[in-house]
Amino acid sequence: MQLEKDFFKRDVTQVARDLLGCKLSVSREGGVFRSVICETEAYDGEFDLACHASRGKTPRNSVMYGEPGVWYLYLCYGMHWMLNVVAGPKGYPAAVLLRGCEHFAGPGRLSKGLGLNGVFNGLPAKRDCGLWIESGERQPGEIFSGPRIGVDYAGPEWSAKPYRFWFSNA
DNA sequence: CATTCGATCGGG
DNA sequence: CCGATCGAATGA
Repeated sequence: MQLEKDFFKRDVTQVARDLLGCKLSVSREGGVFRSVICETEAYDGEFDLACHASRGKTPRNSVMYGEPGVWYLYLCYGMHWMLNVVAGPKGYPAAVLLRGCEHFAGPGRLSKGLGLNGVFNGLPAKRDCGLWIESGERQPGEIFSGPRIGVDYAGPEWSAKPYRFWFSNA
């Protein structure tokens, strides 16, 4: 089952949590490649100093202000594409970073492995666009949370927030 | 216009 | 620990 807009139109930390166990799906050469999402991070609004929207709306982060369920990709460190999905109601800038899937460890490896780049930025996470997310099963009691990675610049309060979620399948 | 600095990764 | 690598953001 493809996840619909209402799934993403909720509190971003809840969305980040519920994405664990879901399947990131890419259509390629007539077939579909699926990978279970096992690590995510939430970026929650303009007051979140780790969020790109913390300094207001800019050309880069504008898709975060739009409809939920839309891909937000940007280039980081000049070489890695970060794959995010917009969450929360329209007008509220929030997104979930997909940090890891069963086949790929790390957000940069994930995008590279799937051949993703900026052309997906702003496209809806729908099957028609070739990149979407399907619901999946999850084992109860296997979810963990902790601080986000690489956001020390956000200051002690916001870098310490337990906005990173992962689960153990093994 | 110049400079800084990343939501990273791999190599030494 | 450090370098790669480049566009966005900031400040002069």
